[in-house]
Amino acid sequence: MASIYDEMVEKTKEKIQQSFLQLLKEKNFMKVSVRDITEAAEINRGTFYLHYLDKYDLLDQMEEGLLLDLEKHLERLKPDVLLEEAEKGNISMHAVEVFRYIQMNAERFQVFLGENNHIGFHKRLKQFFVEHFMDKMMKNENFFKGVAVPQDYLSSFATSAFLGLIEQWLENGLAETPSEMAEMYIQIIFFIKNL
Amino acid sequence: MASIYDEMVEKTKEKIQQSFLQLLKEKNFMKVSVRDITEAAEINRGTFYLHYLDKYDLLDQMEEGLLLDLEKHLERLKPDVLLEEAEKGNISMHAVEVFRYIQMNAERFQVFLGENNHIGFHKRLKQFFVEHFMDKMMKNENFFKGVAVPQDYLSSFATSAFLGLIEQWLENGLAETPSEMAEMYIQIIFFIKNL
DNA sequence: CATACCAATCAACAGAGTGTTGAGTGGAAT
DNA sequence: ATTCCACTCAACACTCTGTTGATTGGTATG
Repeated sequence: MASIYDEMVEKTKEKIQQSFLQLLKEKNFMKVSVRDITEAAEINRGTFYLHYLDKYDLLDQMEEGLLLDLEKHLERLKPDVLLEEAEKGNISMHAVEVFRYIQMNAERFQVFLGENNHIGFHKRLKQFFVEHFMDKMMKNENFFKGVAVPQDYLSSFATSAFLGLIEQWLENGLAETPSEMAEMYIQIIFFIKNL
Repeated sequence: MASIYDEMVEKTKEKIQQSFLQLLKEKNFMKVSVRDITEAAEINRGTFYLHYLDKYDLLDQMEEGLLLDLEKHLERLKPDVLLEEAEKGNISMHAVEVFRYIQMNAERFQVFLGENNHIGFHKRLKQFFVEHFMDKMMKNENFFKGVAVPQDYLSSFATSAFLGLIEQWLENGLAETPSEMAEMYIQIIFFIKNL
């Protein structure tokens, strides 16, 4: 039941979010004022406060939305197969889907992970990977047998490395395809194997 | 020629920096005002502006100083041996020195890499590792022969992974010794080799 | 048709922080 | 004795914040 009021609210929120995103491309989150946002969105400043507590709340909701959509995207595309593969330790099929989603939402990822932003999203995304990939793999006893490294360090190492690949990809303006990125990921693992 | 005036300035700057560091433990960089800093440091607000342009400049100078000192620390302890090892691809001796320096300056690293801070220092530290380790290793043709992955991706992957280990260590309150951390680093590489 | 509803607008508010200024204090150097 | 220098202090105009109460103009309901 999307009433005309709901649509009105949605349209206003989208204007706010879009204007905010553009401003974050130009300058630091801390230097973007609510004034700036509402002027760019061509709405009254009071209207902003009808929808968000402050600009932190706005950023938080936008980051949260992006991660929730990523979760849905992954779930939609892996009823069983991908999950089983992941639990066996084959991460590449998941990886390609992550790269694909990031490509589809490159603008937001570039801004949220970029220099003008708060460190919050980096940590959030890392935590997302830990929960969605590492935790599942950790449960597979066979996969991690004989490793003398605590799980939290192993998780942090692996997810940071993966995130490092993503951040470089975004910095390079997504010059590679998602498949190429996943292939590169495998290649690096191979390289380390043959050290 | 450290005149009494230089000492006076140095003492004031230290009071400012120490107060700032304490405040960053409690709250977000964005929510720390110059007022807060000068009140905590028990100096006049005008005095702050005699030394820093604004709080961004203060943070910038503190981060820069930490990285410059890390550079000195590494150079002091490797006239030739470590450098050669690094060029051969043996990163562990460098690693233990990095962990040692971080342990000595844990408070600042925890704050600058923590949630309350800007993403700037994470990127700066990563860039530092790229310049000091990866770039040198990249010059060693033998080490990277037959790798089909672009250098920037390889650098980002490896330095992010290492930084991930550091960040987890800091989050765990530096429960391990620098040597244990370097050993863990080697163990992870071994683990990947045997995948 | 009347009227209740709702998102958005507008102007005004007190409070807080910003960066700058000019005058003044007190110890150190010459 | 006088100049130098870091710092203090009070005041300045300015911007941003979050909130309020009154108002506008479409939309839905009896």
